[in-house]
Amino acid sequence: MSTEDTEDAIVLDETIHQSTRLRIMTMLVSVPESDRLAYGFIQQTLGLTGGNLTTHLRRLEEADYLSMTKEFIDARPRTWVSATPEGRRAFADYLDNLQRALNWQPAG
Amino acid sequence: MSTEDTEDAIVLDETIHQSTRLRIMTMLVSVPESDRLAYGFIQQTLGLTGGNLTTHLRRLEEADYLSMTKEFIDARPRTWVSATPEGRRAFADYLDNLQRALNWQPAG
DNA sequence: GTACCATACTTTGCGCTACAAACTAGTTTG
DNA sequence: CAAACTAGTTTGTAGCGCAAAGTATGGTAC
Repeated sequence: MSTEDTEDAIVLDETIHQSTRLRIMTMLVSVPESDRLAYGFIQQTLGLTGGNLTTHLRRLEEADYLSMTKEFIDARPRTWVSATPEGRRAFADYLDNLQRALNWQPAG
Repeated sequence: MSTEDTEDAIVLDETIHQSTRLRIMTMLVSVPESDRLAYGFIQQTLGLTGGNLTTHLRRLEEADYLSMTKEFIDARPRTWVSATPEGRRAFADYLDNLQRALNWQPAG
């Protein structure tokens, strides 16, 4: 009945919020914009199966939150991953919204 | 190869992490242990359909993170919801783990 | 030189989840 | 008594997340 009932309901970006992708993005934004991480390093650090990691990377790539570069090193494929500027922005926004969501108070 | 490669991989409690349930739990822990919130109030505040809310409440109840009390007020059903001590503890643990997850650093 | 294991991924199949639509049950209004 | 409202629950389905299986190439044993 009040005019200001829901104060612009906080929405969390589900592309980032999913726990594995949240951990991937956290890793990626923690290295400088010029830098990047290896597929295998992410997999080991987070303890993921390859299939699972590939799926999440694809989701994040489709959202333009990261970019992948494929090289051959010693005739072995090597996939490099890095957060895009959009990804970094989205991640920062996500953290803001998360903080706001967690600071919810009965009477504001 | 190192003996301390993954420092006890941070795991987020998925029962709480799901965004709608996270918002429900946030609301519930923000009121004193003796207090409780009405089903309808939660629904309106979070802008959820009834079916969606019922499902999430059931999940949280099954985990013993909240308890529900059903009364009749003016011959109308009324469902009251409150976080259990276990729910409050789990929520605090979740926040700890979330913080740790978000503080991930390349070389720790 | 070919069988076998390792690396570095991608594709596939399945079980579970989250959501809204549809439904139930009682109440008020005309 | 029929239509509309309140306060929820049940049901059906699309989409997601996961691991197992598959692809491709290289190294090693015999």
